[in-house]
Amino acid sequence: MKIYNTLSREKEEFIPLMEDKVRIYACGVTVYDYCHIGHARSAIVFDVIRRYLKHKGFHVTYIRNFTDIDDKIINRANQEGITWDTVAGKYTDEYYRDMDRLGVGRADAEPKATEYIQEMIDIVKGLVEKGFAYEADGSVYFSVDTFSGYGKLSKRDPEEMIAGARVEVDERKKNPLDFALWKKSKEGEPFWESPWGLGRPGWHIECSAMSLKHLGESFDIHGGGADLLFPHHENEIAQSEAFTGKPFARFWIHNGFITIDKEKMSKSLGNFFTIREVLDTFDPEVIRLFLLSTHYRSPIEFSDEQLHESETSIDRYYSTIMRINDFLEKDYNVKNDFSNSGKIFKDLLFSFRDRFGEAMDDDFNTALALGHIFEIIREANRFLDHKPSGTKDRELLLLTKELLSEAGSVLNIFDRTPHEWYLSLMKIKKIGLSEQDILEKISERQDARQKKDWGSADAIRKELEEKGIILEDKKDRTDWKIKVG
RNA sequence: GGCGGCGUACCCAAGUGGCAAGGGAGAGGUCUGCAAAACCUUUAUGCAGCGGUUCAAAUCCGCUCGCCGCCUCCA
Repeated sequence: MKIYNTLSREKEEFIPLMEDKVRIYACGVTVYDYCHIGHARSAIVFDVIRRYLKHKGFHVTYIRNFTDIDDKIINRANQEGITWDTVAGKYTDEYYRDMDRLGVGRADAEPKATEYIQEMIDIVKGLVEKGFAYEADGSVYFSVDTFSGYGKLSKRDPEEMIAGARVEVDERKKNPLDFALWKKSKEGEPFWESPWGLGRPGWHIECSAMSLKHLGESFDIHGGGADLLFPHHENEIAQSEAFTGKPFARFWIHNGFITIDKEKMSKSLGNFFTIREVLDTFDPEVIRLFLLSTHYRSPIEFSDEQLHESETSIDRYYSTIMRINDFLEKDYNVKNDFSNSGKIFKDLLFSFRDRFGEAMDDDFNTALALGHIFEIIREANRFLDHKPSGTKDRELLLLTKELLSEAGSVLNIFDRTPHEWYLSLMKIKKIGLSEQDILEKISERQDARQKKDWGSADAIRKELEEKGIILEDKKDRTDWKIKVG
């Protein structure tokens, strides 16, 4: 399998450092506010990467951290007149609420920066002793000049960066690119004791400390949003490799941004939607499908229209499952051969696992994988149109369900029954009726239909349709669905 | 200014040397009491533009145009 490695800017064959074990560290969030849909993308991308590697049989250790001490948290606490750890605690809880709803699994460990203060201090101390860092006025800085590989991830030349005017000038730094490993705490700020006095950790050092602790000096995959590439990940490499003398992460994976009007969604631009806002109008599965229908490295333009299309796609899956279920419920005559259309469908179905795997093996190409999934859905419908019959045909449709659900489990979609899907839509779309109400209307309409009173029957259907409920007449009954798109 | 990415149909989107996936929208049709769903047909001799390399280019190279990102906190 191939993974695009930011370090080489190429797709590389992925071979874990330890036989069948894969160790992944992904940068999580700073818990100072509700998460927006961009955070959801990153979380879902790495969730799928982890699920797929497991699916392939790797033993995966996945670590995702929380930054729970930081300027933004402190500012927020000051604004609201509460303590910094109350802020961090609150938004950690909110983060879990959003992620649970989105079907993002918990990592194997979810360390918080403040639980690793001692480990961070040990690394900083080591870096000072080895001459990679220096103390200045109670703070400790990493000396970029001492680390020859500085810039290898972001492909930047330190000399040229200094020329760029946007690097903040700090008198205490030997080189403007030097970054804080340990920050002296100001009056009223949270602090921990250290060999350099009272202070708190710099931002980058936490990931070095926590990955070292949980995954060791060298591990397989380090990931995060593309905006972390520089300076965060560049600095992590410098600190970690200077400290251990060993290569840090083998593969660097960066997910692309979500855009609004082609511009990056971000807190500072104010053009963001929180996860919970989007969850108000769309089912979590719809959001997952939307985010996975574009390759993880490409930007995704956030739009209502696209979300509606994803909703239609998910509905297409559940409608097809309903059709298959209807077919499987029926009596069948025992016949052991495939029908003609069965033979054609069989070939496509039997090759599905390979094609799905091929797509995912190619740098987690979920968009292509979904293409294969929807091809199966189309062909299954076509097969059903051709009046399948007999045991062999039945088996094909059972296999269809199995394959779709297996592929879905990697993406963590398709895990409900059609009925559950429609009940969820009923809530989200605020249909004013209960299922009981709908069933009563249906039965009322059935009576009218028996009497061939088409006028009344159509009136009931129209009435329901105006409320967002679609009726589907079948041979022996009428099913209801929620209108999508 | 430095570095990087992107531009594929009406819309979204895969495709990195060999017949342009998949979905949505539109139009027409089959099925149906009528619908819905589903299926079928239809929509790029064409991949921002112009050159070049090659038997062969969306794909490789060069230039041009347009959009975006990073270089400061960011998923």
